[in-house]
Amino acid sequence: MRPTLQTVADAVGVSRSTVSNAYSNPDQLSTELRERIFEVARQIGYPGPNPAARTLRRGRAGAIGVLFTDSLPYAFIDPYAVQFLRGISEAAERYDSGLLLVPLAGDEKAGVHAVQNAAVDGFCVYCVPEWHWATSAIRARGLPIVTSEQHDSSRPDMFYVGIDERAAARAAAAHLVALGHRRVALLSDYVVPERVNALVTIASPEEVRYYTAGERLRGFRDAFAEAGVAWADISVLSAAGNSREHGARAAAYALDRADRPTAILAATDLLALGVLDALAVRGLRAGHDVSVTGFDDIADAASAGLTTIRQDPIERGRRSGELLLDPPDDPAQRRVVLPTELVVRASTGPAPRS
Amino acid sequence: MRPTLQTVADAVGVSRSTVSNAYSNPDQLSTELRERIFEVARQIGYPGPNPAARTLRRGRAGAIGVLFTDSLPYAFIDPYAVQFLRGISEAAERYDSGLLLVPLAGDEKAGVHAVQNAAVDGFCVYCVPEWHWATSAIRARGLPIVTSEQHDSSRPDMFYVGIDERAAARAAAAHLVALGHRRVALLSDYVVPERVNALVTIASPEEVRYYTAGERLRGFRDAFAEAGVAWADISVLSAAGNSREHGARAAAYALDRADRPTAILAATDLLALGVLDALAVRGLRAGHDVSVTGFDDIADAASAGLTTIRQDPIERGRRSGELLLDPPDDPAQRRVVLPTELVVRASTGPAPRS
DNA sequence: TTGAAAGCGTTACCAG
DNA sequence: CTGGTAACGCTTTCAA
Repeated sequence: MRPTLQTVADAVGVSRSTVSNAYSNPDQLSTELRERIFEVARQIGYPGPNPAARTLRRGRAGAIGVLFTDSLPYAFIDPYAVQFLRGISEAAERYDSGLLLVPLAGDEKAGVHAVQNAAVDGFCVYCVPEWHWATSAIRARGLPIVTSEQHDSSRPDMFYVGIDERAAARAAAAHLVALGHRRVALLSDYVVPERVNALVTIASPEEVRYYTAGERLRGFRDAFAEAGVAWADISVLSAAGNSREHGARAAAYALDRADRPTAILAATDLLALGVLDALAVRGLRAGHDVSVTGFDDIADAASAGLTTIRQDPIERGRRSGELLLDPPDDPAQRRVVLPTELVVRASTGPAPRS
Repeated sequence: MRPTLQTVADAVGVSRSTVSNAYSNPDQLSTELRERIFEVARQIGYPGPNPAARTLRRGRAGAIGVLFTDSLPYAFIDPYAVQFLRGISEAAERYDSGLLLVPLAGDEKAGVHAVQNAAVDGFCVYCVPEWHWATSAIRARGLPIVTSEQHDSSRPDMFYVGIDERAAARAAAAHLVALGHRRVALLSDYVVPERVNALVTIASPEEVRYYTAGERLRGFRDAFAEAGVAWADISVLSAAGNSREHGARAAAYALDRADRPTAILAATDLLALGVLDALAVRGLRAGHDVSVTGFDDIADAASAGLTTIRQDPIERGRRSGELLLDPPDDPAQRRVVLPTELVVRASTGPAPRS
């Protein structure tokens, strides 16, 4: 039989509570007794308090959950996600907390089960909109959530760490406007419900259901509208997923047309790098024949000479974790908006005169 | 008061077991009753079975633990570690299991506590030697471990997924031997107990306490010994950590000497890339003035033209996860040795005649 | 400083 | 298919 607290207590000749205190409240007993208890525990092979029992009794798990809309491995594929996790892990480590990555794979039923089964004290969600069933599943458990999406800000259990998506996107677009670009294409995933690489028609950015994609499109639109370019005259490309490959494939729908745009604004660096790949294949020069902007400023952006919007995913993760592990009393502090910055590199240049 | 199984049972007018079965053993009751139970649960706001209670009762956590000797954020800094985690996460997702990253930060006491507190069914450890206290802490809990290090193979609770470190390192060294290199330096972290960048003296690779570092040094030695180069004539560089920066700094101790080696063999790609940085700073040409080899074949190795040993971290992670989540009955299958391959690129070339 | 008692919320077993 | 009983292993009053 596996030894328990009781076994140790019996062997030492004290009560359960005393052994429990030895582990969890060292100042409640004499040092000698404590040492004696540990000594006996070692001899018997007692592994220390059972985590599940402890969590059950205490009502605290000592771990924070992390949730991705995409499959779990995506967390380690997208460089932005990796940095975000790195930030969370810094916070977790500081608060002696674990990090539980919860698989949302498969259908809704399996995902809800995964959320319900997670022994955690709260969730950091990544790219999970408020209307997503995962959000409801977490709320049903009464656990706090840190999100970077739009949400009902009156809820005391939802924290926010994000950036001004719209203003940041607008800055990228304004940069291109200043360079004289008027015939442009926007490229993003999650603009339409289907996961396809295609040229799509969207009445307005308002109809995009995903927050981040919608906001960035809105920001792009704002800047061009100000320059007199109507939304209807802007091409929108849908990417089937956030990867270089999808970016390259989706870009083809704009690059191979007669009225090729002079600039392509991508919603992420990964997609933008794909556009650069597509340009290279066609013998087109980035920043010359076609200008390209990204978003995030991941590590590869610099070496690729990509003009982009810089944000700090590590800081974002760190603040998210801190909010969850040490919630400030002041509601105003539960909303963190981080700065962004336009980084101009070689992938953008004056619009070619046609 | 928060609703529990009991609350729901009372409201529906059935027993606890029936409600429990509705969630965990759907085939134990009629579909209508099941639906009715869920309906009532939703109305009451019952969040589903409490994970801690379930784990306690079932004796299964539904998560696997991951442990790094280094700090938690390291998992997201080292590109090899990221890929390894990606592999584990693929396995976890397939088995509907979570992934708990356990912080080993700070001192031994805190680390042991973290291990004891982790609600998991087993551990994948990364760079944790068998003699490390973390190993004992896991064993004390009676949980299975997957390691990639040397270990007591008679233990039924230790699984192994790794590569033939020594043979792989030997292949890299043999390649340099064939190119005529005889005055060489080896570069690795964990060769001495201190975390320093320095030229160190090691009587033989056998005295290196860390398995991976030791094996790779042994492999290097083997190949050069065969070519008549004595261990005493080989410089050993210690890196304070596994990063480009440390690699570059440690390399300085060989590159700035009068009897500069014609080749540097690094124990990881990250260190090797640092060596390339150090060469560039000095105006030396890799593969010409000084040859460099790495180990792992991370993504950046290809673009840097680094000759290296390729191994597949994703596969390694995947197999590790599978072993833990679905242990084969046959003990022979609990030991997986994955293949490696020498990839020759531009960073190695014939030894310059001096 | 110690100990007795009362759960924490669930699931396994077994008889009906 | 249903329901009672008995754990699972611990922490937390509160009184001694």
